[in-house]
Amino acid sequence: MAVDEQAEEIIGRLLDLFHRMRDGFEKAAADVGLTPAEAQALHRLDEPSPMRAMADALHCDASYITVLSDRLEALGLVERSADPGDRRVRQLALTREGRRARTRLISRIHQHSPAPGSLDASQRAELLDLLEQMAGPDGYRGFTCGS
Amino acid sequence: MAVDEQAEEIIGRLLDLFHRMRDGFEKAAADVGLTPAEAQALHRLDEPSPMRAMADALHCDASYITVLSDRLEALGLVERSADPGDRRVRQLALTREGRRARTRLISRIHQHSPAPGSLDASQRAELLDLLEQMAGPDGYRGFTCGS
DNA sequence: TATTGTTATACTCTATAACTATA
DNA sequence: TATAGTTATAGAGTATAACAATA
Repeated sequence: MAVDEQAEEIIGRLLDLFHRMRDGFEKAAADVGLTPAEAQALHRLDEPSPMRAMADALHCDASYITVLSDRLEALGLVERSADPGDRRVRQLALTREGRRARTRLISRIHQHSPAPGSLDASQRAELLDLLEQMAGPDGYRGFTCGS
Repeated sequence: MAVDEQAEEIIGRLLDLFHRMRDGFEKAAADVGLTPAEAQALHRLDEPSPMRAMADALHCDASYITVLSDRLEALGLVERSADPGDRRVRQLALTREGRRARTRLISRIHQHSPAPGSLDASQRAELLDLLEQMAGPDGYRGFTCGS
């Protein structure tokens, strides 16, 4: 196989895998009654976070975080609270219900994710090495808007 | 690292990689003056194809193929023609201009894709093996709508 | 003056439903 | 009756611009 062909094949395989991971994520979100974007925000809320930080983490505009927060708040999964240090800032945090939903979401993500399922332990380690080399050591930034 | 942690890390790395691949694909599309969805359709049109087949390939509804085809036709990149064997079918094909655009698009995709750039030949082969095992031998189905 | 968050608005992506023409 | 394609419409995702409160 020529080098270019091989690169094309790798890109194609990754896109295919991506497609299936996204399907899995959408299924996981639907299992918990959320849209993918809502589920991404929920997934990120392991600990409380200012809305601004959420926008940076999800690589999207602050106004969209307002939209998502409104919806998650209406569902009783998150709540906004004032930041004592800076009265402009609003902290987003999970409610008890939100924590339960997040736990279920994560288990569904793992359940639906096709990613490492068919690899044994040493293959997983090998894959992780390769991915780290492709990404650089600081590559993983978590879920992002629109993926 | 625990097995679950490792799986989580792999999923995270893949998501990060996909995020950057999507950015690269969007850049490539923009370089050619297309939206990502239009670029995906163009990419698939290596040879003429009924609109129905395009919808199947891109995993989207037939009506969306009509929308995309309208736009690509307005740009002078594709044309519809009757299928002699079945008068319900319309064949989509690239115009000369469309072929030029597609060639440019593909070179931009390679240029912007972060995927295999930092790996040497044997690492690429290794990666390809792992991806094939994850996907099964028939995994690669090409680009898809919305990724 | 710069920053956080909100509101209103608008654009893109994409699907569903109803339809026409053909098989 | 089933299939290919079109049209109209609507919902989800997301950004931009204008704004209020605070720093």
